[in-house]
Amino acid sequence: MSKANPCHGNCPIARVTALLGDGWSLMIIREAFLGSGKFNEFEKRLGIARNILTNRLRKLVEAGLLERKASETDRRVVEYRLTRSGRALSPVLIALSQWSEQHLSDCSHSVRYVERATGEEIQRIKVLSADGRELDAGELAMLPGPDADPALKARLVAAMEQAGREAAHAAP
Amino acid sequence: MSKANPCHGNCPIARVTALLGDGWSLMIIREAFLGSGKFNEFEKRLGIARNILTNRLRKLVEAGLLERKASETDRRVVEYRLTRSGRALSPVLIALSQWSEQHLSDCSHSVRYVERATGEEIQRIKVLSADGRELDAGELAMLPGPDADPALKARLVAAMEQAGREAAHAAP
DNA sequence: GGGATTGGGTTGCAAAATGCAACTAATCGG
DNA sequence: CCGATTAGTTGCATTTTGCAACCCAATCCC
Repeated sequence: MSKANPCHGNCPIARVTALLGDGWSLMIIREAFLGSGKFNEFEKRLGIARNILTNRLRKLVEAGLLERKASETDRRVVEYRLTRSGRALSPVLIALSQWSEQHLSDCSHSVRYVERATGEEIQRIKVLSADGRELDAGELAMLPGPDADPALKARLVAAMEQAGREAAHAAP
Repeated sequence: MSKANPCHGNCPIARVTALLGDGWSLMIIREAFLGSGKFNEFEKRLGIARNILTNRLRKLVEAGLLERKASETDRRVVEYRLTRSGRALSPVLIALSQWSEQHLSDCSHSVRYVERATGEEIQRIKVLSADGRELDAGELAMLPGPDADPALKARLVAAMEQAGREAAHAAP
């Protein structure tokens, strides 16, 4: 896990990296999407060490991605369920998955994401402009929002200026 | 980093987690999107230890996300540039960022993603059905694709059956 | 030309995270 | 009541991270 650094105060990428940036958290979320809920299910299906699993589940519950509920029929078992917030990660998971299939070896065509009701494959995840055109990485810019902290704002402004300078250099 | 586990053979989420599932890789990619290219830039802007940075850059170059090129004007400096494959992570980065802003405290409205040409804010990243409806997590299913390895296929089929059973239980 | 500086590393060592196996404490089923 | 099951916890070995010092080639400065 990375140290807390000055300039990453409220950068959303830094925040999500601090939460999910390890070898297991995303796998746990994936398992939860696939229907796992019990401690044992996560353990066996992922092959994760029990102490690490305990640690991650606690972290995910604290962050509000999972909720922990003792089963009513058997008070030994505990159910971890995705919250609304956890379910909202589906675009992230699918985008990651689609990227892997296209850009890593040996995992293309290994999963299909379909709409449950129709069985039809979903669309590829895209970045869309306000009026619906698909945008490429080069057509995008990150700007500080109204609540960016000073360090983040400085970083993003510097990036803008650098991009401006490079554009001017390419076509003076 | 997680151990290689039997049942995660060619699961794309497992593969991308093995590559980017640590506290720095995504931050490095983000910095690259913001225009960093030199070793020093990554080091200073992220506050990452040099040996770790060396290690990650090498990994990302090997995976084909970055390319390493000695500068022509100064042969001391090295430029790490996003490849097409690395740039293709933009939907992932933006989806993560948007999720953070909506679901983690203290980072809403900290960044705005805009189309460079128009300055207009882009759309929220969505999961879309074949005919363009926005789909919620609950409306999705993961099925094994034609090249799923046996373990992955087994896992996904089991998840399907579990989902089927639960649906039958809810409305018998 | 030559000494200082810069850029991109490597190395050694301390601290933290991870993995494994054995151990608990509740609860259940018979 | 007894053995099995569930969700943890604990202790210890291994691996990964972080920090600081060192290295060496290329460049700067005069």
